[in-house]
Amino acid sequence: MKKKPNSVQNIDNISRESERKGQILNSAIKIFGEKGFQNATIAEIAKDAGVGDATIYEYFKNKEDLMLAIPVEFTKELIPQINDHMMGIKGAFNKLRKFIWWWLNYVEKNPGYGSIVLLELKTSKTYVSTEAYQAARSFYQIVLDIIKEGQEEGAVKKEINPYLARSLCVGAMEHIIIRWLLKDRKYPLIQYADELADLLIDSLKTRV
Amino acid sequence: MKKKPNSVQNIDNISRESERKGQILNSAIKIFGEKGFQNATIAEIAKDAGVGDATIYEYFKNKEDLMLAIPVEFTKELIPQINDHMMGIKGAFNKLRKFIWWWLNYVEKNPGYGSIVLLELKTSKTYVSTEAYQAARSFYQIVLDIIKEGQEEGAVKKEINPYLARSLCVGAMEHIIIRWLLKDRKYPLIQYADELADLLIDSLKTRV
DNA sequence: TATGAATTCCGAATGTAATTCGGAAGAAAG
DNA sequence: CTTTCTTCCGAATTACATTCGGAATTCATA
Repeated sequence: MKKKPNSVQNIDNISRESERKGQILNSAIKIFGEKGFQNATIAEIAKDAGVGDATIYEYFKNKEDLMLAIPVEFTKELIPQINDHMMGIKGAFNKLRKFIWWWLNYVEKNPGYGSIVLLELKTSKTYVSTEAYQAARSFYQIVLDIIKEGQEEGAVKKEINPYLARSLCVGAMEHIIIRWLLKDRKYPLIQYADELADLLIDSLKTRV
Repeated sequence: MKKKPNSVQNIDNISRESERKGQILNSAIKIFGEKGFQNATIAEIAKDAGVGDATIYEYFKNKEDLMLAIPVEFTKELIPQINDHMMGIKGAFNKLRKFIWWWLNYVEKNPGYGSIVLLELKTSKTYVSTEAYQAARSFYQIVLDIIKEGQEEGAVKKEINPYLARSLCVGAMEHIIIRWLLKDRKYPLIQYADELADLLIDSLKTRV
């Protein structure tokens, strides 16, 4: 709850309550991402973070709460980042293409985060009532906004239910990412970005 | 490995090595489906199946192996069932529509099975190297075959990569099912079937 | 700068649940 | 009716998550 008032703790890119909490979260994302929730142990995360096992429980209610804290912290950062990348791009389809590219690229660079968000999180029994769920929601809200914008500017078919269209886009992206996470991870994930964007854009496009 | 040679053990619809194994699997699907892998306990499954805890380990290597056995047994059954429903339907798009309807309907009637296959399974570290993964693959192979058939008969755009098209269809279906599993489950899942089918068909359709 | 009061930290104890052990109970064969 | 093989399971054992109690550190104040 309290920051170091004196020391040089000026920049910490991900806003955090304390350094300790940050250390633990970083180790958690690493270990959970590598081994999955089930096979990761608190002892291992504590060791990696350089703290005692019990210390983790000073900051997080339990193991599940620790996992759920990851998307809350990180997704908060993601939304400004993607919005930043979106700046200056005109037209719903160009934005959608950028979103796909950006998201695939992000997961490719942060596969641990991807595994947690796309594979592990949803098995938490309380997931829908957590902040983590809200964070995921607001992230995918961006896609919904793009689709609605596209309908206003006439590029996207008016008769499409925008929520269903979002499911189409998000579902396809997630499916491709999950396959990549589960399997190889050898070749670049973004190699799918363009072809997927073409297909989705063609699906939504108003016909002349 | 050995069947009761005398008793009335005549019909067991799902081919099984023994009644015991079947009892355990049925309880496992029930308990895992309700509580998730994490929160289900072996003791609870054993009790529900009317066997001792240790007996489970006579039939399955461990808790994870028990979960992985579920899709192997059940998906084997699903493929003939869906093929049966597909009989007499002409045209790729009619088949696709039927597949979507059938799959949503099946999950709605068997949400426990759905949770296991769509939410829990993928977190198993060894998933891709299991029979369960192969079973899921051959199930979704049906969609791929429909798409290829559609391309041959000229209904589906030739220039689409059929594997990507499958990702689109499967991803959208899974996304909608997962939302339903995580949230309400109150209203019928199949209410989405028609609209989703329309959208997917329109996405794949050859333009005149 | 010293002192009491918080706060942070963690080693060791506790509790829960997965897994293994060792042998009982039942069937098959002679 | 004994031997052998299989099935079954109660009672340990083990692996972790979580809690406890107090040590170490920091803070506020005089």
